[in-house]
Amino acid sequence: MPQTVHPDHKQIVTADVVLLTVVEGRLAVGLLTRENEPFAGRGALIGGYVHADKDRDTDATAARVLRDKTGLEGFFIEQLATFSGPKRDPRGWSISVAYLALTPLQRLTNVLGEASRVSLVPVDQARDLPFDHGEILAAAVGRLRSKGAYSTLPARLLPEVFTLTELQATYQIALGVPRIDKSSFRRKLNELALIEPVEGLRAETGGRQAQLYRLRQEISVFERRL
Amino acid sequence: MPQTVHPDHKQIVTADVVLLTVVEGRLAVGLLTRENEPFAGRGALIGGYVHADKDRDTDATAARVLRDKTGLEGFFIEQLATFSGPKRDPRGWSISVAYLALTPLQRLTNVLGEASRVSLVPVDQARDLPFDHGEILAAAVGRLRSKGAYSTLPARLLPEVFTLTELQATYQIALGVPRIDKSSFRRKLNELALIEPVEGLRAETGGRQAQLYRLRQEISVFERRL
DNA sequence: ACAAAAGTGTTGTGTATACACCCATGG
DNA sequence: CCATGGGTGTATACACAACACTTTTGT
Repeated sequence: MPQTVHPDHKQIVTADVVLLTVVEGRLAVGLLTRENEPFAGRGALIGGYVHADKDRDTDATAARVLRDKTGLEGFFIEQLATFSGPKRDPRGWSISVAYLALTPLQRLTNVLGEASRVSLVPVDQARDLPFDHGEILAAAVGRLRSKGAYSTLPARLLPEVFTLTELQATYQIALGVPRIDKSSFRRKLNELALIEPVEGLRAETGGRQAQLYRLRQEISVFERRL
Repeated sequence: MPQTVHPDHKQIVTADVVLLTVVEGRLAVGLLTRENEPFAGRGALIGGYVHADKDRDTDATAARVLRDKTGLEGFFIEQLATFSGPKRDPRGWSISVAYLALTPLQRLTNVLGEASRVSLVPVDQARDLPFDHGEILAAAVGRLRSKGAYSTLPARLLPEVFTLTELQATYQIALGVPRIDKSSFRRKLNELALIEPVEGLRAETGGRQAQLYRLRQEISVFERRL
């Protein structure tokens, strides 16, 4: 905490959100085409200045920025890390609090038309991002991979109600593993009481209809890995 | 990232370090007696303003602040989280990047005299800290507890060379568990190749002399828990 | 009846915990 | 030779991954 007089440098303080979802079986990141310099016309993470007068804290900044740019609210979002330095922004020394947000693709369908500035790019194709956004994206994917193994984070990539096969597929995509054993996966979900069945079945294509489930808690972290 | 014009609010940007060590078998935090208002005379986390002209990034701020206030360098340090809001500092809206630092007590002995402003307080007695430092301290202890279970973080509370009994005791303190099984603990250290013996033995009190060891890597993170 | 997808059971392999025991050293 | 702490072995229970098998639905 400050011991000396407040220095009169004007600092650039921003929040940047890595919005992740699943598109055609692959993890994808929401990018916003920049209107202003620097890097006008390029796709960048969804971010904006912290407004000390409006924002309760940087968490509120992140939520506000997401709302302003997508028109949607209620995303799952958590703080990731803070990035800073003189070179990450060509305008000078800057500091950015980065956030990880997850959403089902279904929520975004209205936002993705031709007119929209939001685009979804598979994370392994999102190279050469402006600023240090490549580094921030890598941190976000790393967080999802590591924390996803012992939490219900990946379920936030699905709608509230889902089948167990969908959930397993989502875990495989989020964690980047080729195959999770069906039987083990289900047994652990039950033992840890992570899910509960809801009324209704669903058949994706021909075949037996699947039971629908939802999470019992918004988010759970546990000891064992899935 | 910024889409609009840079707002002309002047933001208070600081770094705060939670310096942890072990004193008489308990986890303790290094506090600095504040010289200036607000909260002059009270013990607070070790922190200071980010200097955009001097600091490469906030990591450098944290390292510089630790060096300035303790006279020592080379601490283990990692970013924890960022805290912000209008009320955490009575002077107005502020943002602070918090860091976790670990050190063996031995390194601090010269810094702890009567003349020094640094004091070590057991973490469970450090109540009513100024600003939101209580919350930051809790986050730091939480990080040590959770990450310590599957990494060599707690070893940073010991000097470079240590006995296995010392290491086990340190893990127990850092993780807040009453008893780790001696045999299991040692077997895992070996299987994961985390440690290597160095020349020399040590006898703490009467009894057999203990082999000395050091870490094979600066810091390791692994799958299994200890 | 067959294909496709949902859902369950079983078995071997490995990892963890508890506990018992042996070893070296100082008084 | 006994107390103290260092160091090792083993048995039991538990968790995990692999795989085989049964059930339900659409065509």
